[in-house]
Amino acid sequence: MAASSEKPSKTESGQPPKGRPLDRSRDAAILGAALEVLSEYGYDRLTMDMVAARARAGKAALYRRWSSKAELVVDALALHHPTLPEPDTGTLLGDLELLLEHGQLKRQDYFGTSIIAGLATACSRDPELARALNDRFLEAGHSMLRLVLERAVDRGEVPRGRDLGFIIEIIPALFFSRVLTSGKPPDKAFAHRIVHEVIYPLAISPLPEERVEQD
Amino acid sequence: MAASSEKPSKTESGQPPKGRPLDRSRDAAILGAALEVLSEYGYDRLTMDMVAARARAGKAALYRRWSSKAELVVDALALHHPTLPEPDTGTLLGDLELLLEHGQLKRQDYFGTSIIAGLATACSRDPELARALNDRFLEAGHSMLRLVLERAVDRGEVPRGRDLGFIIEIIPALFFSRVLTSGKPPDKAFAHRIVHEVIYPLAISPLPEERVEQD
DNA sequence: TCAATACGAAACAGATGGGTTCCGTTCCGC
DNA sequence: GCGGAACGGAACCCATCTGTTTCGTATTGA
Repeated sequence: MAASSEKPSKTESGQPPKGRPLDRSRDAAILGAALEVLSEYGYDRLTMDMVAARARAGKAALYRRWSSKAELVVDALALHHPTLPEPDTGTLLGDLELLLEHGQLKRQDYFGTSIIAGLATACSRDPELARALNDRFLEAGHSMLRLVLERAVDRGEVPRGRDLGFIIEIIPALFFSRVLTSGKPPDKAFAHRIVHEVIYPLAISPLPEERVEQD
Repeated sequence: MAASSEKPSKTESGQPPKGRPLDRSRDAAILGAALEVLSEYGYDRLTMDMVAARARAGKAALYRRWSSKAELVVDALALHHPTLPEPDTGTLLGDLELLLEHGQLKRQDYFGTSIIAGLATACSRDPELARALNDRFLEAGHSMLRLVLERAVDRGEVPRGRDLGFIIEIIPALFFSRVLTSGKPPDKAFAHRIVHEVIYPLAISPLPEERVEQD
C-alpha cells in the first residue's frame, strides 16, 4: 500500500519531480529480501536492518518507500503472487498429483506456511496483515482445490454430500503442522503421501451410514 | 526444570538453609500466570513483567526460581498436564466421540494450540522449548489416538495397512489451523464434524486400489 | 555547472524487554 | 530478639529494534 502504484515521472499535483528519481529496481530487491527474511526468521524476528542488508540497501531507502515494517511486509506478501496451474486430467487423483508434480503446492505451501508461522501471532494484532496473509496464501489454493474437487463430484468420484470444506482445510493444515512440528519443509514424499493416503481416500470414501444430520 | 523438585528443608550439601524459605505457594501462582499470559499473548509478547504483575509478584521472585524466560515457560507448560480419558467403547466412532464428549480434546486443544501458535516461531530458535512443547501437548494426545486406532484395526474397523500416523496428525492440525485462521476456539460442533466427516470416514475407507508402494 | 534528491552506509534517538540490584518489609530458624 | 533470606515493588543496566538523521557520493533535470 506504499508508493508502488505511483509513477516516478510526476507527482499527483502535477509538479515535475526534481532531483534524482527513485530507482524502482530497488523496490523488487527490497521486497524480495523482505520475503526471504520473512520466510527464514518470521515476522517478529525480521528486522529492517536485516532486510536492508540483504538487499544491499540503506534503511533510508526502505523508509523512503514504506512508512513501517508492517507496510513493507504487507507489500512483500502482495509480491508473492503464486500462479497455480489449473489441473484437469479427468481424474481426481491425477489432478491432485499434477498440483504436486508442478511443485506448486509443495514449494509455495512451504514458503507460505513458514511465513504464516512467523506471522501467526502478529496477525492477531494487525487485521490488515491477517487479511493480506489469507488473500495471498490461502485463498488461491483453496479455490483451486475446490474447483478440482467439485469436478470430481460431478464425475461421481466423490460422493455428493461430502463436505469439501474440511478436505480443503486439511491440506494446508497438514503442511502447516508439518512445518511447525518438524521445522523442516514438507518434501515431495510427504506431499505424495498426503494425496495418496489422506486426501484421496478421504474424498472418495462413502458417507458413513449412521450419519447424523444435527451437529 | 528449575528447583520444583527440590525440598525446601535441606540443600544438596546438607547445609540447613538459613533465612526465610521460598514460599512454594508462589510457584503455582507464577506458573499459572505464565500460562495465562502465554495463551493470551504468545511467547514472543510474553514479558516477565506481565507474568510478575499478574501473579502479584516481583520479577526477582521469578528469577529466584527460573533462570530465564524460556525455563519459566517450559515449566509452565509442564504444569499444563492434561489427563486424557482412555476410551474403550468397543467402536472407533464411540471412542472418538467419548474423547470429545469429555471435552478433553476440545478444551485442551484450544488451550494447547493457542499456546502453540504463540510458541511456533520461538521453537525454531529454542530446541528445548520445541521438545517440551511436543511432549506436553502433542505426545499425550497422539499416543491416546494411536491406542484407539490400533484397537479399531484389531477389530477390523480400520483396514490393516492404513497409515495411522497421518490420521493422528490430522486432528491437532485441524484444530490448529482453525485457531490460527479464525482466531476462535474450535467449538463442540467443529470437533463433532471433524470426527464424523473427516477422521472416521478416513479411517474406515478402504485402501485405494492403485496404491503405489514407493513414495 | 548547479540544485535537488536518491543512493549505501553509518551514527543516532527512543522504546522495549530480559535480567539484575536495591529497598523496606515479612517471615523463618536459632 | 536477631540474622538471613524471601517477599513485592521499583529502579536500573544492557542489548535489540524501529525509525530518523547525517554523510559523502551518484544521478537526474535545468
